[in-house]
Amino acid sequence: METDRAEDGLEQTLRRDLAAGRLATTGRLPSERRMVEIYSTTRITLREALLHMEIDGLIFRENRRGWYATGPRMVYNPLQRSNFHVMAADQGRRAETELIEALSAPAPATVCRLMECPDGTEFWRVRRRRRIDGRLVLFVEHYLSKAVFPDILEFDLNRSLTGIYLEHYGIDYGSAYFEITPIALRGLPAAELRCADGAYGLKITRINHDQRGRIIDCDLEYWRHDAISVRIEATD
Amino acid sequence: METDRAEDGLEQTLRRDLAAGRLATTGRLPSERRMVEIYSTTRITLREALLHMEIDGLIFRENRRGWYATGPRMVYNPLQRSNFHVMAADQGRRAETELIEALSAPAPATVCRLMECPDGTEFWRVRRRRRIDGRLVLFVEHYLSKAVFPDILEFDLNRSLTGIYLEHYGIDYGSAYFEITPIALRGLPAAELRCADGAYGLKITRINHDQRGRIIDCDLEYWRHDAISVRIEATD
DNA sequence: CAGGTCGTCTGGTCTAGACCAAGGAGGCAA
DNA sequence: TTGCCTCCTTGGTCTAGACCAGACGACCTG
Repeated sequence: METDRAEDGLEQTLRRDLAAGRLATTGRLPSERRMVEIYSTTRITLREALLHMEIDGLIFRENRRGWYATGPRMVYNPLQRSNFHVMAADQGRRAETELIEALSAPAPATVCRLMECPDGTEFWRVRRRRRIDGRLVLFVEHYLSKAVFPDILEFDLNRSLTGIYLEHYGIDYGSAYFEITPIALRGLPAAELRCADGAYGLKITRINHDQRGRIIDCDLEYWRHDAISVRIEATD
Repeated sequence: METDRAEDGLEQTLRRDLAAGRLATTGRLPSERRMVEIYSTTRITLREALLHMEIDGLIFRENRRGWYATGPRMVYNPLQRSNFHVMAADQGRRAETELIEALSAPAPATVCRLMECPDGTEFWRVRRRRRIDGRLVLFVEHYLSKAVFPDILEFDLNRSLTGIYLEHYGIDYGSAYFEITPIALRGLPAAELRCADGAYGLKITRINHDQRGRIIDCDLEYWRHDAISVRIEATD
């Protein structure tokens, strides 16, 4: 694994070794201390190089668990009707959804404003996280209208919400409002995605309307920054 | 400026001091070495804290020039007809555009694929950078169809391209295709934006069609990650 | 067999320096 | 006035350690 070349720094060496498959065999990199030995460097220097590669989306870490090689980005088209699992399957990826909790709770003020309702209004709050090819990439907080979906907790919320909306309520998406912001992941989203507090992420806020223009739900999506590329086809 | 509290770390202290205006008076923070003195810490520790705050979008750096406090994010609606300056003005911000170069050049293969033309096709390549309230936030590379805009180099390219399209060619935007990807800024975009190589950024690729569906140009936009929030209103 | 304890693994934070390279201002010369 | 050169300042990279805290598996106990 010793591919050090005097001309360029540790980071370039690491990149080459990663690209050549010399660094990660199963997707997981050796521990930092092990890499320090391998490359005869210090942890500070090594971590700085790893951090740069993380920004580039080459590698990522799970909080206090280790470093891993990143797979290709998922192409995410938020305007597309089809659900997460179908979208992943179309790209030859395996998607998994895991329900964290589903209960009635007041929406935060920012959400209420977007959903045009009084502060403190109660919604069904559904929290889920999603994997692509086994990797945790997305934490979502859904706020569903209790009026539109009175008994939605009865259904299997590990499934696609879109599917449940359509099958059980005859509701399909109409127009939508999006907001895409690069942020630092903190608190619950960071914990659920198993990333360090303050890791780079992408927040996608989404307000969905049904065919009649009614606001039916709001999603707060927290993505690992290196997991997606957003594509939008806009006709006008 | 000594607001150190034993209970929590340097980073929290810095955040408090920044929020209270104790850290930056004119937008610029003291030099790293000065802050090391002020907070009785080491550069490694200080830089780690600053890097975290940078991810959060609280501060940013200009390569080898220093650290600065960030202004509010600009809301960017890529579907909106209006140009950059109007958009900024609507939000009470001052926008500036600076032409870097404008010449004929073959488009890179990735762009040719998106523009549905053979590899190596020549376009007008216009490079510009833009400031909001004086801060460099965007580097754009435009590839304009030479067939559609035969003599566009005659015009003042510090102005809005949209304006020139409309006034001189009677061309207005029709549908568009977007791609939004978090990336690391490197090479020319990084240099022009005066950020360190490998800084976190947002790349927005955009293919524009005119009202008749012709592909008229392609923009490669490189944004500083903390400068914008993308909003999209999608009716269907 | 379930639940808790504990050691050991991991990354996360920190000290205390060093040298390198680009930015920028000021002075000097053509 | 213009352009170059030098010097100081700035962030960028690096060495060599230390201790902290969460993750996790093994083991022990009830």
